Amino acid sequence: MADEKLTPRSENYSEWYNQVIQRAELADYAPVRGCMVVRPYGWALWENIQQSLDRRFKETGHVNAAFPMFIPMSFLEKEKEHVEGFSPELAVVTIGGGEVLEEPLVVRPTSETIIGYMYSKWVKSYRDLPILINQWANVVRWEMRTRLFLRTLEFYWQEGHTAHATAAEAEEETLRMLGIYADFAMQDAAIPVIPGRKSATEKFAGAAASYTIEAMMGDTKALQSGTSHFLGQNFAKAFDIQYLDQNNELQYCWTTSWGVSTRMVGAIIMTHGDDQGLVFPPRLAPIQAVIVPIYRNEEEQGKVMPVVEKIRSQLAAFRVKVDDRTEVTPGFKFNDWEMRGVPLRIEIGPKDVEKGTVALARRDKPGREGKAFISQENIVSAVTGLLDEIHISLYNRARDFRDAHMYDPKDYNEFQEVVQNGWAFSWWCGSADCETKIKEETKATTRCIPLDQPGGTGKCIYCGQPATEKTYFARAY
RNA sequence: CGGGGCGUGGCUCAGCCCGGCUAGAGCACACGGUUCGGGACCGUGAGGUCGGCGGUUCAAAUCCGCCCGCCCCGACCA
Repeated sequence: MADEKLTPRSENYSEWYNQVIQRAELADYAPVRGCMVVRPYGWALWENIQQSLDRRFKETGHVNAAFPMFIPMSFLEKEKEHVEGFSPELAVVTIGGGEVLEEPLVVRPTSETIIGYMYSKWVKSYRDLPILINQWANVVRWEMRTRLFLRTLEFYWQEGHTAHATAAEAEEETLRMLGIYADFAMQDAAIPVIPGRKSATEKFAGAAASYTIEAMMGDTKALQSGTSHFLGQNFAKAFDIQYLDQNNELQYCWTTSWGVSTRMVGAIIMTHGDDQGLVFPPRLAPIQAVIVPIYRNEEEQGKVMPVVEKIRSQLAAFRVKVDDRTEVTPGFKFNDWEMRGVPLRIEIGPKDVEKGTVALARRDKPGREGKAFISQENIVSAVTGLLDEIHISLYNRARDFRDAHMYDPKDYNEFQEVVQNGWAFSWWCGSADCETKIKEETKATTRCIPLDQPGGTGKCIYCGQPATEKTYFARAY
């Protein structure tokens, strides 16, 4: 049950974030530091995210499987960069069944190694390729500083792992999945994202190249919302994933991996939320429309409820909830469901019964502006149309916000200023040195080198050396 | 791991500096009644080893020591 006002976003963004998650019952803190309990309402959102992504994976030929959570420590050590990147944040099991284990088991931080091991057993011939497997799983990374959904010790995600005969095929797969993530973000989550390549320092430990979709949150900070990695032959060589080609010659595979996590829930909260609470994108919202019946006595209740039932059954194609609680007032329910981000509210009271109407209120527009009375006969088309409209308006609002905080600073002085409350899109020479200094001096990191380049050349925003690509810089989560 | 804050009914906190009878408030919860188209109200009630351990004292939520935990801000990260 919600109590009174949230901390406004403008006053304290992270406080707002924590409060809205707990009050809307998306998640709660677990008894273990850095761990969260995903509550039913939060999990329902995640399930819708899962379905949207899973459908796209299946459409592109992928199949699901499940690999073990425990990975022999020695597996991690087979890929040098990989183990260096992950060792600081590993959880390791050293005792099992009361006995000290001969070899410690790592709780998977990601599954490239164990899947690589299995692929080496499964792949013999070019005829076995490609392998296109995804798994929905939990993983553990022992983070210092945690935030609900954004960074927890344990999180849920999907990780796709594919093996291919050629580099070109694997690169194509990497970009195909990046495209699927971008499509999902825009079409279902109503989040505008920028697809691009990660810099060498930001890329996945063990990858040849990493790609990302980057989104701007409501406080202008960037959130990496999905990643897709071209792993080259790094893991194929470490795990001996080889096949015989048409010429009977032994070749190493080319592999990829790609993932989206429960962090996406954080992205949705921070992209669309407002001072009233959550605003869920209609295509992912666990409840797309809530019906609030309004009556003062049993007589009115007797007239209102049949209409509520009628409307509910007409809207069977949507995720609809009837809030029939008697212990709280309609006014309370309005605020409660707004806080929980439900895109549409349908009010049905005695006056509506009389006139054959319902009141329809949209979450993305506050107060009277978003409220309209429509005929009961038109309810299905009205809801269908409004949900689409809300999706579009949420997307546009987020895109406009992002564009309003996007800068192309003329020099480094201006750069330092704009990244305090926005992103900079600047030429960068590509040297890790400039990247590090910029980070030290401004806290802004390279977010991605967008696939979509303006063309031409320029001078590095930091050192002035010739640069061939423009890069997004921002403070990030 | 550094800096800051905090542990008192389910939640938010007061009380602690300056020890003293039975530990308080608001919200939430239960019951009854009046309410109900933008966060209702009245009444009654239930609920607490004051984070843990040890010490000082006639007496500790309060003073002292140690430990544990959480949140926030930084260095690392889906």
